[in-house]
Amino acid sequence: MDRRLTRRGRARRDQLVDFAARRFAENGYHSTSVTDIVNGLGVGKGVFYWYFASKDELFCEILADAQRSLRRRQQQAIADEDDPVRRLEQGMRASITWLGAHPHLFALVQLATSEERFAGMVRAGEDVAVADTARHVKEGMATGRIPGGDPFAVAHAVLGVTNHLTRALVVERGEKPDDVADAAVAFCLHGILARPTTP
Amino acid sequence: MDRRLTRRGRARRDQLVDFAARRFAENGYHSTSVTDIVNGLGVGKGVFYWYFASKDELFCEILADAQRSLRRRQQQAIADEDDPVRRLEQGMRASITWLGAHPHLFALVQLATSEERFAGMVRAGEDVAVADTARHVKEGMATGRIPGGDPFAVAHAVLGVTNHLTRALVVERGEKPDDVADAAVAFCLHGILARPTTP
Amino acid sequence: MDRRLTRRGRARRDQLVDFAARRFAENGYHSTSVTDIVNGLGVGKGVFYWYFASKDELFCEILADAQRSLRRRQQQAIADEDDPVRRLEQGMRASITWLGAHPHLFALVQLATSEERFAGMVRAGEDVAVADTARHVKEGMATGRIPGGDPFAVAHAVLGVTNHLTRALVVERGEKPDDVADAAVAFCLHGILARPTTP
Amino acid sequence: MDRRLTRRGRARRDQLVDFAARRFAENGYHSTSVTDIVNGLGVGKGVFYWYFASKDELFCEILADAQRSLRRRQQQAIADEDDPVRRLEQGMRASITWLGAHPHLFALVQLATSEERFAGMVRAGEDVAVADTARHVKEGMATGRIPGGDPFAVAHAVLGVTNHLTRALVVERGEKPDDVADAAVAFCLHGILARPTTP
DNA sequence: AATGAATGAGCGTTCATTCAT
DNA sequence: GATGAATGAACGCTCATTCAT
Repeated sequence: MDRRLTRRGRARRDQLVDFAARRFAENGYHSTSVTDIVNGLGVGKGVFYWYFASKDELFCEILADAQRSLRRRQQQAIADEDDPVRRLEQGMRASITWLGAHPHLFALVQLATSEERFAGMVRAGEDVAVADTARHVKEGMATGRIPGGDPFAVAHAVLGVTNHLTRALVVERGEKPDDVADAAVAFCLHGILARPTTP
Repeated sequence: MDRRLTRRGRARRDQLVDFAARRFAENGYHSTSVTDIVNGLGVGKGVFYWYFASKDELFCEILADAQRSLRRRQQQAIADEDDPVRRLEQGMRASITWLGAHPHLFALVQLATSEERFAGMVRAGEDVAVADTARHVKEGMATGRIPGGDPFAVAHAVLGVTNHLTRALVVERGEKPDDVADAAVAFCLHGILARPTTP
Repeated sequence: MDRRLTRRGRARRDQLVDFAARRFAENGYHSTSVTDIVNGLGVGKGVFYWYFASKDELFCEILADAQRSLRRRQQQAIADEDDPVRRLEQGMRASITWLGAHPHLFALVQLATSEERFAGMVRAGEDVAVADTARHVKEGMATGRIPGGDPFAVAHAVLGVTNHLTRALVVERGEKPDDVADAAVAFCLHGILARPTTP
Repeated sequence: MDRRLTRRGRARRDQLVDFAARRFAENGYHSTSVTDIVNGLGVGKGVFYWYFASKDELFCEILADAQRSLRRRQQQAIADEDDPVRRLEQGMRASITWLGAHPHLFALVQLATSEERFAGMVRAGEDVAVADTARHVKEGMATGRIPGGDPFAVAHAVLGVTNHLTRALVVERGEKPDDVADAAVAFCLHGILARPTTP
């Protein structure tokens, strides 16, 4: 569905994308009908299909946009950083901040995970995130900062902490992203246990 | 929908629960119709509504069963353990093992998370799990084994690691639960960084 | 869509087939909606899809039934006949009578011809009719009653005359099938021209 | 929808007519959307409705053009012919040649036959063709070349043979129009049976 | 306890047509 | 003359639920 759009057309399309993204995040994919979307915007049903080939396609586009946008933010955050552990940390902070700022897109990804149709996209996006993270872990291992082990397992663990804390504390309990990021980073770097005090 | 059931009735009911749980996990809630379920078992539609008031109710029951079952397993695993850090560890191991052994129930929980109707139940179950975990963390803090901080944040982080590693490594990549549990425990206890070697 | 049907179910199904066949014949395939059909019978929409997998499938079934029924009639009509020319004639008479008695099924075939989806079925049915007819022609040629030539072309010509006269004279102008059959047979056997009178 | 058209306008209009005629013939009336037509030509939707009041109107125009064109061809073919039987023959040959040369317009007529909206036009055109043919038959009867009978029935039979053989042999099996015309003429003039040889 | 049959609101999608620019 | 945008009724089809037997 590639169409030469006028300015007005582009505006309408963006309107649809934004509105639909919010509805999907709030009500889920199935419970958000195309009728809901167009009624919500006060336009005819044909408008939807003028801009999108299907409800599926729209959802995929929103999802892909969100994934792209988050990754771009992460990469900006670590661009000037040499130290792999600092890159890991900055990546986590960037993720938590972005996800906290776009809770509905975060919700969308959760949603997509459990919808066979979209699970592939999510998995692919996650693979990219894991690869990004694992790269830093490997570098840290190379310099001895991080002890040996499976860098992918570690990367997954970091992702698990980041996502879970963001959802539970930032999105659901409204805590401040920076504080949550501090906790997440501390947990990932040192774990639970007290460091044995060097005498 | 509480019915005095004959032995045969109970068997039928269990059959429905098991079959539906698998279908839900494989195809999702919406893509599994009541028709699918009864056809899959070769029975008439009336059977379904004889035992369950609605599709919703059945799903809730499956979900509640799964949550109960997992929690029971966790509590068995830590029953004989005094040390809070060991209890934390044993709880994680029990979870990973159980989730790895019942991947379809794990999938069901993911599913429920993103379905407004069931999200409440999932959240409630998660709250219980967090409280369970946080109790050990608090004890660890009391004894000084774990440095101060927000025990709930720590508990959420532990949950995030446990769930994410189980899904990514055990369910999706078929790694052995015990190995994954080792990695998860190590990550949670010590984090990423090498311990400064005491001279 | 094969279902174990009760007596009531079979009755309902037949009702749908009959009603739909008439509607299709009168209004065409596209102009007859599933809604029209179920409303016409005063039943809910689900009833239609309980008995048929799709509108397409129903149409195909009606078409196939009609083709089968006509052919059966033709074969009964020639069963006791040895002379190939008489078989040709009886076949034509049987067709004209049957088509005149079931004008709506005749219309359905015309309809299907120009609907890409069904054209294949019609063509296949026609091929059978041509083969049936050509067999008699070939026998007639073997015995010298019919001069040499392409038996298939002749068979097609016979079909063309039969169908066209039935539609134009019997269906559209209400002439008696027997009279039309006489004219059709005469035309096919002797053509237009007067036989040169043997002195 | 009568518009004073510039030269460019006339060209555009013809382009639409030609393109639409082919699409209709290939895909059918319903399966050819106005959108298909304008997209196929790379123009906007407005263009269509600038030249035609509706999709219906365009189809009717194409149909009328085809009917006119075929009839003109037939009349040219018999203009110089006095003998009614020869006129009959030449008319058939002209029809078969023209229909073979414009198979898509032939298809269009078949199409229109089974679409209530257009059936009237087709019937009217057929009535003209029958009248044309019947006139020759009547003259043949007057001169005794053709034995008495219903000239309309004969005319319909001739039409049936012509159309059916053209479709089955020329259009569908690619045989040469001249050969098919020979077969059609022979069949119509002499029928199937061998002439009794005059001793 | 269980069946086959029925309901009907709702879904995603299409498309002839109109309109503002 | 021509465009892209918009309309909205209608379509084929699904499905949770109910009902008569």
